[in-house]
Amino acid sequence: MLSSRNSEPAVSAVKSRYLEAIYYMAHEGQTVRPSRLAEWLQVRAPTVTGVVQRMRDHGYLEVADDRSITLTDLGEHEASEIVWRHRVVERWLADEMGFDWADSDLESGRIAHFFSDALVRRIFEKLGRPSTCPHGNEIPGADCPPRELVCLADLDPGVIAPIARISEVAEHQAPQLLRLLDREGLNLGEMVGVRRSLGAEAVTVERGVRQTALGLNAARAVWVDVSQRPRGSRRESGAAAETPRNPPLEATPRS
Amino acid sequence: MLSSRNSEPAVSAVKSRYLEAIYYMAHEGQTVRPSRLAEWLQVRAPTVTGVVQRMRDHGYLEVADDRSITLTDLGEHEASEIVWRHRVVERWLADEMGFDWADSDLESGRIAHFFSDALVRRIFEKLGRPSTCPHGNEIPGADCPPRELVCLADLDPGVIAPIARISEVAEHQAPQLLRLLDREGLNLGEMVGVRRSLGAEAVTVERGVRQTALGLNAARAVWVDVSQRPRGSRRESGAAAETPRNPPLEATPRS
DNA sequence: TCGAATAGTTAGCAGAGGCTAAGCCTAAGG
DNA sequence: CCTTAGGCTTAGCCTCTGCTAACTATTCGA
Repeated sequence: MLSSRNSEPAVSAVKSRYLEAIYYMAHEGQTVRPSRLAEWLQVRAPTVTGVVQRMRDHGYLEVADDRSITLTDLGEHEASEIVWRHRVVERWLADEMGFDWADSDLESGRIAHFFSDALVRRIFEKLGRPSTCPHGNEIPGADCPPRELVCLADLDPGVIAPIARISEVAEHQAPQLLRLLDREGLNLGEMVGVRRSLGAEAVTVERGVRQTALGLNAARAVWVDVSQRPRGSRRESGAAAETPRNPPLEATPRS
Repeated sequence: MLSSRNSEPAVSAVKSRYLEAIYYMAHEGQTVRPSRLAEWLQVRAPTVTGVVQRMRDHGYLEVADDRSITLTDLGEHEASEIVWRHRVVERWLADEMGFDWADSDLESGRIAHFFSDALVRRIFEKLGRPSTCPHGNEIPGADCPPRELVCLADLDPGVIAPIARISEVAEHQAPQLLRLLDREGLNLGEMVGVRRSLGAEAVTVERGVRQTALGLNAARAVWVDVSQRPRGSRRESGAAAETPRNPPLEATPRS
């Protein structure tokens, strides 16, 4: 898109989007495949093949024999820069410009890539060095207070803890999840617990007297911080902290 | 750059830059030629030929027999949208993010094209609907109080008036002009007058006791608002208001 | 075990936006 | 008058990012 005479960013806007998508998926423990990228980026499979080959040639990623894709150190570095931009700008849009979660994310995805480092840094400072994006995902390089995250699908019944994070992957693949959570008042910081029925494909989320049924995929996308649970709440599930093993989700919020 | 499947802006980022450049030049009374565009946009002549042909085919501009370029109604409309974005974002960068004139302009040129209408409108409102960009050029569509602009090259000696506008074209073609003005304290709002020596290629700008020599080209780029001159200051020059007849400038600020 | 669905790649094309080299005017100067 | 310089276009090439069509390979179910 940009000329070779103009100051060209190291990585094009399109490649940035690939790096970002790969980063999110990999950091949620998913195997990154061309088909997933095609779906995420809304392009056809051969387009992905082409871009991925070019990115491999340029040293941003590696393709294993089973076609799974991993970032190289260079790619990981570039990607975390991009994620940093995205989340800082997203935070600005949400906090200062009154955009809701979904719109902040979309808008930031379109514009953040083009912001200079200097501008992103100034926004970051102006916002008081926030540690997460509006839906609780950590901003790379920011000081984040320690958290102990457990997703609702793994949370022990009886434990009450504040909602601390909505998965970036879920947000992208199932934007209606955000609207559902919003409608049900399940915002960041809300204290919730879960109930489970035998063999059910869903969990019941309790917030005070209000109850909401969430499909398993949706329940895997919403994380609470059990280090913030009130005194007297029961111990958290054995499956602690930040190493998910999520299959892809098709977002079945009580459909 | 963007896929045909993704929501594509009507006009690409590159075409936006052409439209913007043409708009600025035309609105300052300059004849728009391929060579000027090539210089402005930092690309080679054949690239301009190609893009201009495509833009003509798409109805954004017309090329006369003498190769001069004019915007169609469609092109003018698109261009003023782009200029609106550019100037609002520029204002935001200067007022809220602490960027100086030159950096605001550069950064806005890179990023403003990608902002959604909704975002630009929110910034515009948040800034209190400013009527001009940081160096005094009007924001299209904003209510601008009436002004009576005369450039320093045409200003009658003895008349004192506040600096109200730095030409966009000058700013782009001679960024060192901005630094000079800044260094000499010749900011927007400063009350200045001029003196002229017989046959000189320069004018002397007086601000209180301080004097600065400006080349004619630079003096054509700085405009004062004679409707704001203090009582007792002499009448303004016969050559009033907003219809300049400037040759291109090579920025000779007392070199 | 066979056939179909799923996942990828290759081949080939298009359009945008860059570039150089070469040629064509026109205007100015020796 | 002829030459040269400047301004543009044409021709032809490149990369990037899309696409479809067609082919391959794998996996899954009947």
